[in-house]
Amino acid sequence: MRWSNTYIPTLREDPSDAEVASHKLMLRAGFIRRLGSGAYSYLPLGLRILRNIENIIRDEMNAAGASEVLLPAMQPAELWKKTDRFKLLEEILITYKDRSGKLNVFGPTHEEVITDLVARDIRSYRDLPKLLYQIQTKFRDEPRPRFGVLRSKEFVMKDAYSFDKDEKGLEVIYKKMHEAYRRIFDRCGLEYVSVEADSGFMGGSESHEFMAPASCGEDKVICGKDKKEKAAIELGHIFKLGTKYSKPLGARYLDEDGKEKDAIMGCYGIGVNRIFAAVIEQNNDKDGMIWPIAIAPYQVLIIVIDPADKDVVKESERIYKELIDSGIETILDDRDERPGIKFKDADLIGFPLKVTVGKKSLKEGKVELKPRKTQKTSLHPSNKIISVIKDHLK
RNA sequence: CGGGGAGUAGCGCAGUUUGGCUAGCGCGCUUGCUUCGGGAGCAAGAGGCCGCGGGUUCAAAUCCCGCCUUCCCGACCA
Repeated sequence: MRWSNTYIPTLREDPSDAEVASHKLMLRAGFIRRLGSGAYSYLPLGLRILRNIENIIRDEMNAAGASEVLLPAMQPAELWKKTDRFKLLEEILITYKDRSGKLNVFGPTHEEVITDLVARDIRSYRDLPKLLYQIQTKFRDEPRPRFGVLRSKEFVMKDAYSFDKDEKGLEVIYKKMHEAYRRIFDRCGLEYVSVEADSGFMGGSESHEFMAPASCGEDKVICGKDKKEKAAIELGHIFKLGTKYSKPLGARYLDEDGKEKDAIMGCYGIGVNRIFAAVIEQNNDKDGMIWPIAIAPYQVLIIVIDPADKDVVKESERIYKELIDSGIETILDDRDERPGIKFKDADLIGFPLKVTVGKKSLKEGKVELKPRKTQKTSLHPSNKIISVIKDHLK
């Protein structure tokens, strides 16, 4: 991608309505913009990061044997009355009446919908277990949205649901999900802990939360051997639900012994936008963000120091093309701006690798490489830079 | 929902206490010249229902009443 051709509105100063680091930086870097309280637009770079996180989640969920589905956000209120959660969640449900006067809710979570779906098609113990997931926008009328995308009214969640014939089967999947979650957070470069938690309005017997230590966290965890209390962001929560939803919604199957039984359920959620913000909270310095290679908006940034110099442009373009042809996600800063502005934006956004093509070093056949993490500059022969970059990205 | 801030140019802010404004400052933006390796310099410009509605007054960004929006703390929270 050429910088001049996309949309990256960076800000020099901290916006007045942002308080925590991740929120400020996401706004400054042109990743997001606020529409109303708790509602954010994702701009090109922000969306790329969000998609990268989603794809890691997809990858690990698929590997764990889950199948992706997509459920409606619009749901009949009737369904929620069947499980008694319409009353329970009344305060946070965003509802509307359709043209016929029927009350609907914008899904804050999907236990009702998925259970209703599965209940219609599952008949026998031979059909179980089933593990389904989706990545979808949820709606909750939060009493107090805050910290940018960390607590918003509209947010992206990966929610998975398992249906088993007994507790033993649930235990197997629950453990599998626990492991998948570890791999997901590891790949996103997060520091986190898994803790036993309260099930809240989800119900069920047992649950674990995955918490990322961060100063802006809304929750408290005790992690490490020092037993100190730390603020943390809740990234994910997995639950053993039992028959809380399968019973009222009729998700039953016929067992080997010919008896009709309720399916045993589990549900597994991840806040995708929260991973986004948590990574920033844990990876930033005075100059900006420091993106892990796996979810960076682009792995490599090429800075064209002097866009008026033919040799510099030619060499920048060559490197750009070769990197793209090698499958490396690259952005070329071809803007007609002063070097200082380009360097500041580069550090603010935090692309993992920065290649600088300038007149002076190019005369000696060299270009510069600077990893955002170490900020150590090294010079390399221009014709070797592709392989040097590949080594760094390994 | 309780408490506390804030709303003035695209962004960040001053001015409000004590009414006199023809509303400023920095950044950004436009044009020209000079610069050109870490947010350039000079010059000339463009850009405001001072959140909205009512009221007081000769006169309101400024005082009074009502409302809206938003941020923070708390309560709540997948």
